[in-house]
Amino acid sequence: MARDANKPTGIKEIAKALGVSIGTVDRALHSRPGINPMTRAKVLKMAQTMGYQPNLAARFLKSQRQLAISVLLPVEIACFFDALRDGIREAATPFGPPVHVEFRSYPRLGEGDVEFFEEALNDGAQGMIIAPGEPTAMKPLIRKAARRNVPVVCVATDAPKTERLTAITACPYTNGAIVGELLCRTIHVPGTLGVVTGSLATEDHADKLEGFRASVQTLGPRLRIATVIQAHDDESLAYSETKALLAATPDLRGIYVSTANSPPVLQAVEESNRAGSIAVITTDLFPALVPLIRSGRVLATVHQRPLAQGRLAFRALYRFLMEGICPVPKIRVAPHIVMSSNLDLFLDRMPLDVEEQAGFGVEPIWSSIIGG
Amino acid sequence: MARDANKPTGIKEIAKALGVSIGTVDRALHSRPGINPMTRAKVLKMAQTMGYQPNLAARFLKSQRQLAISVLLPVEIACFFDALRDGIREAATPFGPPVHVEFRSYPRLGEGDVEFFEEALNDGAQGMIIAPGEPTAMKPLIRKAARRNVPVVCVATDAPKTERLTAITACPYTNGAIVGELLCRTIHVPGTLGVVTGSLATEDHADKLEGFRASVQTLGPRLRIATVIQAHDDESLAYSETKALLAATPDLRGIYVSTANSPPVLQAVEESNRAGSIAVITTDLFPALVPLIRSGRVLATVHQRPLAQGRLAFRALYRFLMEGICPVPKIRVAPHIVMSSNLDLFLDRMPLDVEEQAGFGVEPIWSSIIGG
DNA sequence: TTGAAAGCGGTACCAC
DNA sequence: GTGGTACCGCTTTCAA
Repeated sequence: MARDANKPTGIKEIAKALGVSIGTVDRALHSRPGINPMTRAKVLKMAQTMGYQPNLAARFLKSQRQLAISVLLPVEIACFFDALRDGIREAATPFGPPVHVEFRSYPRLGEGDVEFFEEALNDGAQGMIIAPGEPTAMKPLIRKAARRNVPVVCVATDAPKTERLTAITACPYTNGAIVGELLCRTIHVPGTLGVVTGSLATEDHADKLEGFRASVQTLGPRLRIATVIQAHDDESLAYSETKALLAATPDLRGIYVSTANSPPVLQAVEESNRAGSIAVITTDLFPALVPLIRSGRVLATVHQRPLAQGRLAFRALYRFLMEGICPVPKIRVAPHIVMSSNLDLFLDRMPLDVEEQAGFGVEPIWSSIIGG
Repeated sequence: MARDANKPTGIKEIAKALGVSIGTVDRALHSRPGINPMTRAKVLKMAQTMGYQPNLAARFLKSQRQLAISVLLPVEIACFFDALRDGIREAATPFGPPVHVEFRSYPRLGEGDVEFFEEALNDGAQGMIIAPGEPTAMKPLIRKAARRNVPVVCVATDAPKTERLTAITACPYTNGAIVGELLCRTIHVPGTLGVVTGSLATEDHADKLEGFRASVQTLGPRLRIATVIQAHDDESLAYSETKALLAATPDLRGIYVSTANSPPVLQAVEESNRAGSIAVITTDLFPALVPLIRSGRVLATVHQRPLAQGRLAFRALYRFLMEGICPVPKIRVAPHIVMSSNLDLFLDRMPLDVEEQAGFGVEPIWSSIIGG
């Protein structure tokens, strides 16, 4: 790794080669006003041929330009959004102080984000990362930011038809589709499938359902999708509706819970004493699910990889702001399928008291494979 | 984001607060020789209380210290190792020129890496990333590097009982275990499972088999594991042995190919006309597999996430060298399960001519679900 | 054992 | 329009 003898060309070398001053070179490179177009062209060409690459360290050092990035995320579903924040932090650390990330948190999706958005904008944020719980409410704000040239990146959920720079999501369609495929492969008897979601008005939830439908249609000719329960993140509603579904559907073979609101659903299934003949696939990974996955009560859960989403969100924003690189309009993260045999690999980042949660009982239900 | 009025404490602030010179502070912070232990302690405490964080930009700017990192990886199985290199590159870019990564490539795992290792070491590499195909051959070299204080990170495969800094792998045990779980969930009739691996002398391959065994034992009481074919990455051997396995095992229901050497196996299965009743799970993702996954001939493939492995390898090495942070002894990446419904999300990084590969025929075999 | 000062490669702001 | 130069925060060297 012989230390490069011919050190990389700097602004100074270009100046010397052209017999001009470094000030002039700087003006040319940054298309600053007050420079003769001829000189400018010459400098640019020379920079090109000499293979000039700016030294980022030096740039940051002098210009003190603190890239101010504001991150607006809810507290709610801490397991998910804490990891998201960690991902952003992790991606930002290498850049050190020149990049300043500020986190603002509001109670839950769609509650109070609007006020914070205004605040961040007025405080001089140069880029933002948000999770637009209610896209319609956010739309005018994103527009406002766009007019001020402040790029906005959406994570976890998108705000379609807005001027957001890009959106990072755990591809909801695929999310639903993979669940459909798993259920179809697992259930070998004719029967009915249930779906518990949040609200079909939310794009993410609707897409998941669509993916699920498509996949079941292709792969599970003997399975039909019954009710779609919209629980609006309400625990008791999810519980009572699942109870009703169980009562009304004797041939229920599988349930897909497409939000993190799965505990009440699992509670209802457990109480029905039909856990052994109903395959449940949930969404997200949090402590309460761990023992249920281990014991087989939950066949699998779809992990939406908040850490990766955070990392990607920051990267997209950074590269746009600093390098002028425009990201693709939608960045999709492949969700992880977590089952009992790979569960342990996902627990590192979880609270340590994970194992102490109640799991309805300890006997595993491995033996009762559906339709076996 | 009110621009911090009280700007972050620098070496200068500490010096002023203590009434010493910045030189002294520098000596203290870097435990350089020639400083009064008392002064040193005072400076350190002050730095602590003032929350000093070094400005990396400035540090690199002056010290011109090019962190020289050498990466030794094979060309073979380009899909995997190219992605691995990309992951390293990607993680290294943010740091710019001060970090110099040099790639050296040799034909295949275990062939020629030793020479390159010596070379890199003599060229002054300050850190290395390797894939030790033959750990025993590598062992003395890793020791030599360790004696020179050059940390070595293993990636893709480990060199156990050596002084390597850490190893990043797609947890082989889990790899096998998840395949076992998927097969047990999918196959609902009694029968036999086959395994095609490389060589059980390779730790990675042995671990995969162990995970697979454990999982089948727990979840598949009616399935037994028959032959374990060691194909040593030889295509024709894999083909002929699979042929023999098929002939000898009329109740064969599933095959687990734990290396990238799956095409000949799939060829043999296809020729037997039993594709519809045998579930095949493969390893890694490459163009030839794509149409086979789409059509259902391959139930799933285990993606070992080379990109993520590369990223993590670089991070571990960087943090050790620059921040003195010692990584955990083994870093495990959760492998991805790729099935037909999430396949598309993994194709971004693949060659574009992916779809043109032969797929034995076009008719999907969705309908023939095993044991349905 | 310590202090002082010269850069590293840019940027920003003078003066011409 | 252009050239000169004082910094940014840290490392390094030399002098005290």
